[in-house]
Amino acid sequence: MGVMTTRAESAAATRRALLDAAAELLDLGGPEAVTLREVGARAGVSRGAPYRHFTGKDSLLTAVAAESWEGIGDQVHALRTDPALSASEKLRGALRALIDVGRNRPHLYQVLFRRRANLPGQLGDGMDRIRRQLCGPEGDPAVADRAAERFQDEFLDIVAALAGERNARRYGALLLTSAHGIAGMELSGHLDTDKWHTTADELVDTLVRMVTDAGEMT
Amino acid sequence: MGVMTTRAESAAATRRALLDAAAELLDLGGPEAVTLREVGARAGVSRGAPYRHFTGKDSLLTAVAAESWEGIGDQVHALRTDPALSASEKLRGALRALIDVGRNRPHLYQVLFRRRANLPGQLGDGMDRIRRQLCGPEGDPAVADRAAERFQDEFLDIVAALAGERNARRYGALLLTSAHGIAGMELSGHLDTDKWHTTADELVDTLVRMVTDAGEMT
DNA sequence: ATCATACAGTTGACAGTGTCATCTGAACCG
DNA sequence: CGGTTCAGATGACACTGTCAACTGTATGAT
Repeated sequence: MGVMTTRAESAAATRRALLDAAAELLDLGGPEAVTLREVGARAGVSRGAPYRHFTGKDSLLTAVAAESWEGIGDQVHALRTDPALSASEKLRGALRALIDVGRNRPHLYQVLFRRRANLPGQLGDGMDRIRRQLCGPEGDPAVADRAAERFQDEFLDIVAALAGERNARRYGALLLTSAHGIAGMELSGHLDTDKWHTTADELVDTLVRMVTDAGEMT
Repeated sequence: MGVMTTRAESAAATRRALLDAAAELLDLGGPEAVTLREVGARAGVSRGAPYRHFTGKDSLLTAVAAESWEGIGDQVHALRTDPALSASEKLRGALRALIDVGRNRPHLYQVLFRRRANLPGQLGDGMDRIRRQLCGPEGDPAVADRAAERFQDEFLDIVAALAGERNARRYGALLLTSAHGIAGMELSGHLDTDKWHTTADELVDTLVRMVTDAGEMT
């Protein structure tokens, strides 16, 4: 961490600071709290600086999501290649990793599962501005998609090692979507423990057991 | 539809028009597109009129969500009390009803599962304004919660008729959360059919079959 | 019938916000 | 050394949510 004089180093440092500030604000108060002005202030730069690194606010949030997906992907990769863990433990760990994001960083979790590439459905009047603001121009979403896909690939490999190539995809998709739903409803407060007499963790256990039983996994 | 002269009728009419306009804008461009000014314009009133019927923008969106939950609840109630349907058909229909909302009105679906009553976690600086804007002052969320809970009760009854009181809650929660996750990932574009070799509908089928098998339902 | 009141609706104003056009200065490179 | 590029700063604009003050009319009591 030498004194940074070169322009590239300085730019990279500010970009990093912008991403960190955005993530911090996101955790504090959700996407609405991620103000380009506040992001710039926390990064030590001023209002319009983020536009030198991202095309706009949505692009910044997408970049935060991309980095998070990469982190989650690394986490699941580490689980998958850990020889000390059983296949079942790897699966539970991977599901748990996703759910933990929802618990520890709920706002980020919602950004991770933001709608991408909404349909071109015609929307008249002044909606184009909002459409552009929502889905971003292009470029950044691609890396976020790749990162999210890498996570899914890692997860798929874990399921395949447990259920075989034949059923991996079907059961993997069911496990992943169900875990996402459990996390989402717990996060939104729609999973009332008193009403359902169960918890998110129990649901994950039931789900895994059910799938392993149905799929003749060992 | 007589000529409305009484103040109560007029107020009720504008409230209805406000809700309709908000729902329409929500479908068109998401919550960001629901502008109080545009809502007022489409309802034939002006900027600040909505504040006579709702405490703010979030309150308006919450009211839209409440009405939608009531509609979904009615729909599932109709399914549950339809003597021409088998228990299994009722279950599939209820799950399908929820997923169809996600397909036909994706933005509304996200509002339906908005976080309610976020934790009081301390958030310094100027975050209080955002906190208030996000979760609303109070009053309205209660009716939305009741409506959402009624839907869950209807759904629970359907599952109970199929799996018995003993397992209804555990399996009902799993079915509901999983269906929510399937809908959510399909909606956000994270459920790649090419990658997973399956579709949301197939996942629902697999899920229902798995639960019925595991629960010894008929 | 008269009049005070409540209250739906309007308007003006204000603080923020995302975004762009323009400007500035220093690192870069021939 | 001089021109160029580019990160960053600043001014400006349109738009937003929200509130205070205001207006007019239906309501209800007298």
